[in-house]
Amino acid sequence: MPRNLSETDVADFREKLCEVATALFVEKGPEGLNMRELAARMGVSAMTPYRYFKDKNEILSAIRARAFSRFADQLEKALAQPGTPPERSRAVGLAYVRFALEQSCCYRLMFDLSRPRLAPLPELFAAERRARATMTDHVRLMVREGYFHGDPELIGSVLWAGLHGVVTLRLSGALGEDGEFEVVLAEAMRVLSGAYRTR
Amino acid sequence: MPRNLSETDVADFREKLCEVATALFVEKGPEGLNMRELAARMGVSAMTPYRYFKDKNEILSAIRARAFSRFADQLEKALAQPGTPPERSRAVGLAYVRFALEQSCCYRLMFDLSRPRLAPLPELFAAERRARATMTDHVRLMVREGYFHGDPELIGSVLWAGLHGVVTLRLSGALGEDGEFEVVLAEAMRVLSGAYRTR
DNA sequence: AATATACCGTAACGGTGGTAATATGGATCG
DNA sequence: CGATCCATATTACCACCGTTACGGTATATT
Repeated sequence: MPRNLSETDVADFREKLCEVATALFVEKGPEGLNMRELAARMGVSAMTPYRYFKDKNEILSAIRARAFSRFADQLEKALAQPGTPPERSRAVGLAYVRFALEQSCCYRLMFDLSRPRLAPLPELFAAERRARATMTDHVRLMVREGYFHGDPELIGSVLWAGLHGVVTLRLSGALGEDGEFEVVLAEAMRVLSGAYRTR
Repeated sequence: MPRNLSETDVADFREKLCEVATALFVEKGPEGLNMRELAARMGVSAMTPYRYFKDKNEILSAIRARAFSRFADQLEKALAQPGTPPERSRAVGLAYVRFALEQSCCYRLMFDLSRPRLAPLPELFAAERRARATMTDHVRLMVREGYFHGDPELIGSVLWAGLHGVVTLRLSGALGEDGEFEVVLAEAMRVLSGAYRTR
């Protein structure tokens, strides 16, 4: 009998490949991420990745899931820091924006509109749910502590859409770089959070 | 001397090619838009389009500009209809959402995050400016007539970002299809317009 | 009619993601 | 210990992509 890949072998390879793929993606953009260079950086032949992933699409979905996961990490970390609920809630919003701008490649990957029909990977599904849950957690805190009133789920979605809208307009170049982004962002956050604040 | 292409010849060909390219793009998506089939549908050889466009990127920018232009048309048409300023303003918002959903391919094209570095075509620049101007025109009306208060430019940008955020979350699959989109959209519009309404 | 040249088509190149056939090498058994 | 086997890895190859190179064609001027 030949050597069989153990579960952990497969998982390790997948994990390592996702790291390399993400690095390549960040370094050279969507067009620069190709199977040959990815395989070369992994130190294997061009076809080996196909033993661990169905196709390139599945790899894209996998690194998308990782991006969602790291995104959720950042938001949770911001929420976990000490301070009053409004301070912590604000920290989550700032973490959102910082991630979107500093790791814009990954943010683009997460919310890309014209992706070639992504593979319905369970890990991607889970990562999206987790990121979304984190988006409502700080709202839940604000409501529980009496700073906000309303349905946390709905409020979270509205705040999310607001941040996402401003950020994506910026990333697609629709909002100029001469401070317009900052002004619109601050105003949007002021209006949205003000709408749910208890008086 | 050989026959020289007149200005109108070039413009006509470009226009016709943009129509065909848009149709092909809508029909088969970003991956389905390739130079060979585009040329075939134009009834010319694969290389002829390169006489009128630098490369595929420039074609993409051109049809993007056309999409922005049609988008602006829809918004202006909505604003031009009879009714009270709030009704007309609301009509613009509805037209925005309808365009984004019904012509989602074109909306994706317009605001795609991971585009391969678009060509800085002047017509694209102009079309973007026009679409953006339309986004603030109805706000200007509302402010002038006393329904809104504040800076029309800023308010327009915030409203735009809000709509854009909800719509793109929907298009990227982040907002479920079981009515969640409609609820979040209605809530976002309620909050945003409410924030600027005079009491 | 001869010529020059803007225009268009054909052929081909390098590169892509992906399939099929082949080679490799460690685990198992005689 | 050596023969065998089969999961794994590699090589060769394919169809397609955007694009370059270049030769053919047709037309306006001489």
